[in-house]
Amino acid sequence: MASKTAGGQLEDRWRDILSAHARTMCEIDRALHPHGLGASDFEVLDMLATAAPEEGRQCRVQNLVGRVHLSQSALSRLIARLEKDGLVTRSVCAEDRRGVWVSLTSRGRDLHAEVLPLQRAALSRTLGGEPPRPGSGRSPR
Amino acid sequence: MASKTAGGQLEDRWRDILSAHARTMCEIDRALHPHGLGASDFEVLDMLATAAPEEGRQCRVQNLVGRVHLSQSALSRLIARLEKDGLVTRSVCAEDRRGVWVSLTSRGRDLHAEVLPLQRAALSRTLGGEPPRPGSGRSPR
DNA sequence: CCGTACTGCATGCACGGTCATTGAACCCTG
DNA sequence: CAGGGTTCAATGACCGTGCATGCAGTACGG
Repeated sequence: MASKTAGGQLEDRWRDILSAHARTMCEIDRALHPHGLGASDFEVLDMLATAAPEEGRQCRVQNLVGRVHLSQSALSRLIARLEKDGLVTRSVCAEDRRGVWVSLTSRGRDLHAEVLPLQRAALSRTLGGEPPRPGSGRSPR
Repeated sequence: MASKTAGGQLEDRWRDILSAHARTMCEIDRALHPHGLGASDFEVLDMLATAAPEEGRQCRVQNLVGRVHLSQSALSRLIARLEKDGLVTRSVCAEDRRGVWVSLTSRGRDLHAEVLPLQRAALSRTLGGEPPRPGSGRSPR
């Protein structure tokens, strides 16, 4: 009955992704929540921290939308929250005044540096033990 | 320094999971939404359809909680929605009157059969091309 | 120069999710 | 059998997200 597995393999793969995603997401959230951040917040902070360090870590919102897994509206609100918490600043782009530059504050940079190892640790906790070979993945513990 | 890549590989893997999850989830939602279902709804419907066909496809809520990637409260509301739509029925468990049996109605079974191929199609659209070997996987398009 | 189409971000709204709490039923021990 | 501790499901309060829309700014065509 090898023919029947065609759809089943995809199902299995999807289940693996689903569970890995859920566990990791949850773990990151737990690790970062004490610092007032969620997984999405960190994702944006991380992009800002790693992008264009020579330009003052600035990034247009429009540039971020394509990179994070959020809708444009969600990103807008998220950035608003980060700004309210003093982690980023928004400033109008001079060349195209529709655009908005987002840049890390020093507090944002500090916080990112502070939680980066926590995120890494969460990742290795949930993904570290799993080999890239997903065949009927066994979860330890 | 091979040690530096240790964190980076996990990061990549996490990014892959994130994007596969987002794309697939979105695709499933799009495929199922015309039928009044979301991805989570289907997940529960599917569990009920495949579980214990001899017992009338019944399943305790408590049994489902561990299998789906939802909190207990979310599952409770989800089941309430499905019941309101006439896809499942809830009935108290006689042995343990705290428990609740959930079972598919015939309409629920029909709908599941109807959308199952759509979900499979969505899966193969977003996961089909990708090999199980994620080593610096290149995604077409 | 003005109007129209278009782009980039913000906002109103509805929905679905989690967390914390509640309430009923069960269990166990004195 | 009364009482405290535990488990199962439902509910309330709150939050984040997506979709559709609004509004300012830009580009283009007459």
